[in-house]
Amino acid sequence: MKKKPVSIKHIASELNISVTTVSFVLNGKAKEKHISKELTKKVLDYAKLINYRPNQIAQSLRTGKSKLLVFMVEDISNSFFSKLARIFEDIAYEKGYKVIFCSNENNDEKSIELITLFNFRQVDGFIIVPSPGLKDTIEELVKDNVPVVLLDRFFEELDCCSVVIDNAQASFDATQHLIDNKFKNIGFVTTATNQSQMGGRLSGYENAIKTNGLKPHTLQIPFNEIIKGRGKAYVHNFLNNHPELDAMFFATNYLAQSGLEVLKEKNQKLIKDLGIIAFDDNDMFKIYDPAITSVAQPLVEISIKLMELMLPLLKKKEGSEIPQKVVLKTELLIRESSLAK
Amino acid sequence: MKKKPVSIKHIASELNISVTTVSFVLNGKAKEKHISKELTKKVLDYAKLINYRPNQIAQSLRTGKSKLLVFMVEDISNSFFSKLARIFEDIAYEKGYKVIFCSNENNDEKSIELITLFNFRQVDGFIIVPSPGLKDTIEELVKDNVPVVLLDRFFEELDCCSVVIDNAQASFDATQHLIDNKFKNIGFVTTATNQSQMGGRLSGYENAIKTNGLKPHTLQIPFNEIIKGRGKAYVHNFLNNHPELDAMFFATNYLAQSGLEVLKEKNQKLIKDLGIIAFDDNDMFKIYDPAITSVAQPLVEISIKLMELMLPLLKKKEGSEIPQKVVLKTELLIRESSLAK
DNA sequence: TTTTTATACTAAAACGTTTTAGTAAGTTTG
DNA sequence: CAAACTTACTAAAACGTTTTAGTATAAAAA
Repeated sequence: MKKKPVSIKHIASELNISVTTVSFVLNGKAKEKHISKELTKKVLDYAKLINYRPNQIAQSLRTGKSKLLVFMVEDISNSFFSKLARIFEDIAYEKGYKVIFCSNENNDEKSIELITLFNFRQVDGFIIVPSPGLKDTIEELVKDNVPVVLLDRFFEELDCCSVVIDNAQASFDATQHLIDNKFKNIGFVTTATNQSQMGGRLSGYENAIKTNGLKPHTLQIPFNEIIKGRGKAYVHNFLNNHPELDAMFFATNYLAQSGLEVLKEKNQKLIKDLGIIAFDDNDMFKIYDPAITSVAQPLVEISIKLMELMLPLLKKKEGSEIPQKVVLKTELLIRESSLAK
Repeated sequence: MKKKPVSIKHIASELNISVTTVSFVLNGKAKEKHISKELTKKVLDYAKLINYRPNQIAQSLRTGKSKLLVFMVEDISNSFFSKLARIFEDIAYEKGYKVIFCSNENNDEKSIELITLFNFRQVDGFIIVPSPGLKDTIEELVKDNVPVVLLDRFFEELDCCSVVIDNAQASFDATQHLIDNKFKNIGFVTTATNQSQMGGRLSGYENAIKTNGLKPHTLQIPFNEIIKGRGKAYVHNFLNNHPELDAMFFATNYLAQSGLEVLKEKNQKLIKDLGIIAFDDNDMFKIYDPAITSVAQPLVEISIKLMELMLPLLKKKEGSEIPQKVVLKTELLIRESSLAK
């Protein structure tokens, strides 16, 4: 059993020509560099014969491009993010990029640690779901001309490409839908509203409530309390203190999850009696009893847009076109849980 | 705004010493190579000052190690795999490895395409959930001394490290539990049983049924029918043709999902009246009504074992110790759906 | 004194590519 | 028939590391 020196050098020496020629041919620069048809064919055939694959690492070192993208989300095990990852994966591979996924836990230190781990040069670009305090870090990346596209949320005064949804509108529509179905006391469960997406969701809710002359009931659970698993207790208290509630609107999928858990523990009937809407769809929602109405994000569209914004960044030299901020529409998947009881 | 030549060469020229010395110091070989304390400190301090980070690509080219692992699963958006990925991610990063996740859709061509894409040399190792016909490809990898650990399933006559669960036992226990709860006609919904994990699950079920003198009711849905979204129709027919069924055992999480969907569509009451168990837990199961009993895989243990098997493979030269095949225990999470009605 | 050994450091090759700046012919052009 | 192009190819540098095989001096051993 021999070693496998399937390198350009090997091809060159085997065919008694120079490394340069082989490289030119393999990179499709044959005619541009005036390599004869015959020699070109010879090289191509031999390369195929020995099943030559360029060493990406050497290519990267020389060209400075790794063909690697980082896809940094809050938590890859969260179904919203993993569904997104699955779709983005295909799109990226199609364009010749491999993807490293990682989870920042919505934590600034973790985010920074990961970003520096990838070391500016060793990956070609970043898709980032930024944690709350990541603005300066992102700004620096952008300044250093590192391709970055933000996802799910962005920073108001930061010039950086981003793909988000119209959270305010989505939230408004969902709330209005509940109101249209005769719910009058709609509880809104959310967390840290200093992040753009959560801010939007809250204001959409408040807006709808106000427009309809109703009274808002908002529960805001600090993010680190959720991390510590104390989210359920907050929801529990909220329900106890607001017996007048006839509907619940959960601002994220994990809040919906713990919310439903509390409802079930408290009283199985609650889930059927209350109007319920969750932000972000979940495969299980449609087979729940009652099926849970949700605000679904356009996962495919999001992924496509991400790549659409990323590609020009990967290509460009130093140019500084204006960063694009894309805002997509959501879809309200109306199911049993939000219909008038 | 200047360029950033933060390379070893830069440090060397700045301190008027050789590149070699800097490299030795930075690699912790200072005393071994007799570099004086003072110089060592000087280098370390300066490296810290300019925030030097080695160029991993150059390191990889020289050492042949990329510090990249591939984690190839059936579908990263499947919650079982994404949860696993989330845990494995942390373990790998701790050991200095980055992880590229990818989905092979349980498809042989896709698997092979991905494996060759990663190009044998450019990643250090593979964690693979192998598609049915991947045996020869894996065998070749192993022969070529590429570190591979199989996950979730393995091939009978192939010498390759693997981490799986005791599917037969898990399935037996779950079935027995249903029987203990007075269910007599237990339907078993599964798919392609030519894969080790599915084979185990089927035999565990059959074994328990036989041991208790009952009659088996098995529905095996071809995998590509599921892909095409026709799984539900199969379940539907199965239920129609077997009105005697008083319990259902779904062999994977996606089968459980479509199964529950069918039950809900057919008759909401069915879900409450039938005994139900699903293989693989899902966050939503405990908040379902009734809460769904499931067979939970030990995700953390699996991830730890994966890395435990992978590390020695990454270290070793040519040595061929006997590959380890780890089999882990599952846990039956008993919830409402499987209790005697 | 000469030889060995330890200490402190370095030159240069190597990893596998890409690319710049060539050379050496043959062919046109003025 | 010399100058200018075109064609067909190549030598060598470069990317940023690691590592082998040194050198030069000082200290210890023979």
